[in-house]
Amino acid sequence: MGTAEIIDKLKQNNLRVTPQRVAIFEAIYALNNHPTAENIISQLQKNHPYISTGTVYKVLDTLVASKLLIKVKTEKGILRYDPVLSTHHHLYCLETDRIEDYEDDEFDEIINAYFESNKIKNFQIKEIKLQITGNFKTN
Amino acid sequence: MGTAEIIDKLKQNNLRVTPQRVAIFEAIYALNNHPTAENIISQLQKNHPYISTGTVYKVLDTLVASKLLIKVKTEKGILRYDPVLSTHHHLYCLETDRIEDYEDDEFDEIINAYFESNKIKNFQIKEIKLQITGNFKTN
DNA sequence: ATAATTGCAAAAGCTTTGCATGGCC
DNA sequence: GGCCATGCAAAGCTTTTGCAATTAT
Repeated sequence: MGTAEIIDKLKQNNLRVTPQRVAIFEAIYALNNHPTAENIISQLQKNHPYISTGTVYKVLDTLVASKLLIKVKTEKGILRYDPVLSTHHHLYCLETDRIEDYEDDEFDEIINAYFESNKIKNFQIKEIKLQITGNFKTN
Repeated sequence: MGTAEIIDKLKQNNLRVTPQRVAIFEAIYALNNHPTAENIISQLQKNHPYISTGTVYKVLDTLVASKLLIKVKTEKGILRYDPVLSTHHHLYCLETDRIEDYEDDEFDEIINAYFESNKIKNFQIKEIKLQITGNFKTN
């Protein structure tokens, strides 16, 4: 995702293009692994040391509201942000804070078919995500 | 879950039986719907107004560490606690804070069979949970 | 008896807010 | 020009921590 694409995305969503927004977006792509706000702020220190903490949170909220980012739930209660917008699942490491995306269209089809014929009583499903917990193999 | 059962559970896990621990356990069962620490503290006000906030958090940590409770992730970054220990999934309401348990053995078997024959590269699965987001039907 | 738990209050995160300043369209 | 976004610092909320006093075993 290059700068031009980021600018396009902002414009498409009727968001003003500011250097802060572009920089924050770039930082998230550079980090590439579900960064926390804290991670993003550290990353910004490198090239944009003057972006303030409050702005980072405000921009993240804006981007989430415009669905350019997704918030990822964590057990620790710290918010993390994910720029991958297509439906996908997450692999959570039991031992570290690592979180990876997991995409599997075949599996999604199985799930959808299952819930199509096994509707949940009193509940209208909008989206299904897996939290897959375990360990990354190091070899 | 009666008081006697709670006491048993604590003993079985080599935890000392204190009035605070029992009361907190009872509060969680009384609330019955993935309460936050805040919810638990309010509930305790009714019958045990002298249990301090710090103690509640410490007890919750202890119970989670002993696997008598499970932490539930939320998008808002607030921790919630669930006394249901069997493997189960969660239904998240898009519009309110409501979270319900969803158990489905048939579905669990399908998932397990799927990942048995479609192992994830470099990842050892320990547990799979669904986050099902949508709306509760009011009728 | 002794080791663990509680209570209290202070502090530590992380995140939000308000308002004046500055920048985008 | 007008409105929106930013910066800064202060405040908010939830959660954690330290230590002395108390309680369970």
